[in-house]
Amino acid sequence: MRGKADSDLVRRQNRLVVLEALRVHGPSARVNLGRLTGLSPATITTITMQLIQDGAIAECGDAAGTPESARRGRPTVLLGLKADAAYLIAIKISIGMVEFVLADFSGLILNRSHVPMATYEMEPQIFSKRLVTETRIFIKTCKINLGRLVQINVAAQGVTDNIAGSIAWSPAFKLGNIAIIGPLFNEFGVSCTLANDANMIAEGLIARKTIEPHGTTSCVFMGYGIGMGLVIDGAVYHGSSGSSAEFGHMNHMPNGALCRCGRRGCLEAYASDYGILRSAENLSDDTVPPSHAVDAPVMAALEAAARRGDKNAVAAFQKAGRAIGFGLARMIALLNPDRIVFTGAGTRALDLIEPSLRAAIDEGVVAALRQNL
Amino acid sequence: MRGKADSDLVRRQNRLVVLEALRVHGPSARVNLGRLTGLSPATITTITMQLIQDGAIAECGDAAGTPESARRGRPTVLLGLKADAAYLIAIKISIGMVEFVLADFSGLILNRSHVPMATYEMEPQIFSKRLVTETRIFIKTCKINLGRLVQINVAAQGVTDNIAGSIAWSPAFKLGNIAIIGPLFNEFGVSCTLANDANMIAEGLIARKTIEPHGTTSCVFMGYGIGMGLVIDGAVYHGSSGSSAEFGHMNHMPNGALCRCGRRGCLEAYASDYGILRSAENLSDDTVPPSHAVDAPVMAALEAAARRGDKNAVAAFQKAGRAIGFGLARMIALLNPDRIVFTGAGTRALDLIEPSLRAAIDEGVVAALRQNL
DNA sequence: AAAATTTAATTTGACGTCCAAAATAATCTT
DNA sequence: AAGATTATTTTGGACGTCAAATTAAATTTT
Repeated sequence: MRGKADSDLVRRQNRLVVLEALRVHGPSARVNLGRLTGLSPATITTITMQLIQDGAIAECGDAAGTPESARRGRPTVLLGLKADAAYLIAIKISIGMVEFVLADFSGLILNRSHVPMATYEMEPQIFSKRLVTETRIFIKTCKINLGRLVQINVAAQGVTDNIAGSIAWSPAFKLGNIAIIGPLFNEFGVSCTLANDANMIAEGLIARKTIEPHGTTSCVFMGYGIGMGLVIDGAVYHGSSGSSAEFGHMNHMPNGALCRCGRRGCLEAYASDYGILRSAENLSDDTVPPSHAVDAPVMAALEAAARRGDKNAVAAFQKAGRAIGFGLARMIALLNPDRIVFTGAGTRALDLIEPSLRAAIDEGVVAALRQNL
Repeated sequence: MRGKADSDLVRRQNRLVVLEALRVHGPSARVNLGRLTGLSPATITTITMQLIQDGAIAECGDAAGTPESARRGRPTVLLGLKADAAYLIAIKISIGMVEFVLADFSGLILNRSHVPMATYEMEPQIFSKRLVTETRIFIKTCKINLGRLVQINVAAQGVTDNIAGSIAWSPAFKLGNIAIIGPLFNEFGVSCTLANDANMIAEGLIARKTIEPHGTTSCVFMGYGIGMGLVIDGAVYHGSSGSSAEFGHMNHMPNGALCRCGRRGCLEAYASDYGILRSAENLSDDTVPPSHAVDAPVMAALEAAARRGDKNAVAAFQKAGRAIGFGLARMIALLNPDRIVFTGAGTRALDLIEPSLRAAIDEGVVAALRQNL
């Protein structure tokens, strides 16, 4: 139960609804905003007047692309989000690389930067400092009004801890507990967030409308690791620490194959690049995984071998499919989702994986629970 | 993003807030409602006046229990939910038994009825008809104004299907696909819901405030089966078909022990009453589980034996703990919950189960993911 | 016993939001 | 140039909340 409502709440809510409509639909005329939001023309006039005054939106020329047929009467005036109303920086931390992106209020990406960095060997404190420095450098190259920077969002491989604002454990680092939020906030004084990278992929798929906003969607990321984003009623589920759906490190077999995280039996140890490669090469399950990602050509060669019928390669992909299938079966039993979406480089081998994956789901979960899946 | 807001929404919301405050806090004076809801005294007067006129609430005498110290000034007038404003029937379907409860608008339970019934052998259509008949009989014994009946809520063991409004599979029935919502709605014409029983236990714990309304709580039910209710931000998560968190039939071991549901390796096959009993008696994992619940004295004897140090009994409980522990480890990896709550008759043996359960969680999930658990 | 005090509840007047309907604006059609 | 058409703004009214003033009903003080 949310709290009480008053006219202030009404105003905030309806302004948000209008901004949301502009963000989703792109520049629109006032009449159209009325249709999109369900608000009356009078109200739209009032609200847009205020938003223009606040500098959040602006008129952006007459409707250029209106079809001939509709070119009668007073022409529409398009309104759009004012690009320079606010800026946002997104940072992605993965092994060996930190990436920066600058976006404006209209959602346009203005600038990108890739900074190679030997993350794996770095001390946590050194990395935290370096991250702040690189962010400052990136901002300098952007030449934006720093006062308009409103948010910094960080996505990282591995297990994040929202409460501490740090990366608790990540395959990108030898050591854990790397402070992220604190150093950034102290330096830039704007709202900062930290989240798991797979969750952010799910966020992106929502924005692109690949994921329907109703019900539960499980979005599986296959690649250098195995990740998952859970989307419940249109919002990414983050759990208590921002690292929900650590699908890759969900246990598959008690006391099973050795995983990059040091535990045994994780799904990743069977189904990620290195896991598949390890079984294809008939190496022992105890073989210590490499700290770096497997090169794409190596995986491509393995896929080719499997498609040629190489027994070891075929068996390795089957083993991966079975592991993912049982993982999904367990997820289905818990969450009874409406949809599962597969994404990531690993989906190139989906044809090799799918039969055993489906068989494992059949074997692992009551049919009644996936009637609507 | 919810839709637009207007004064209508404000009114509905604030009326709900007032009713909610009365439901949670019991009868309260108007001043107190103001404090509870954050609404001004003037507004409270307006809202309560309308609610009284609508017959939803009523004045219920002066504050009898006010402490001496506060007995100055104009005395308060208590307002309370009007009991006969609406009635609700709750039905629980389990093996061999259908239970009925009648509650009034104030939340008071007015009537109960237990109807033994040989559910397991019944044909689905026969059961559906019988359910309607028994509901009609129950209502007759209640002597309430049928026009005031607003809802019928059904909880059932097993996998429900909200879209079809039926029980898809349940240990209480030999056959599946038992229509529930349709027949009840056709007969009584009121809103009917169907949900998994473990989810309803979680709902009850929310109402009793055993479960905090923030974050994610996993509520494990241990007994004749193993169930789970997931509470996310104060609301029970139902999944696509109303049967989320089928924890008992989440796979533990691929190709493992035979389960009541006919599959292999379900958690229940290791950790429910019959699973524990089966391992204690050194029966094969292929032994077909009984269709009825294990008698309480039998389980009590087994617990006693384990506490005396009987090796088979101890091992059986340890095996159960390990299975539940790995199940929870997998759940933690997926959902990163804030809390886990254990409930049900099986918790009487928690001392026997806990050590292996904790060990399995340690073994099965990255420590970083349960820092805040 | 009457006046003063205290606390509860209601009434009054103002403010803010939305909406319907009327008015105005800017184009195209005839 | 007048009429038609569509977009936007203006006007007046409805509804909901709130602050402040008023009324109500008790206890305490004089």
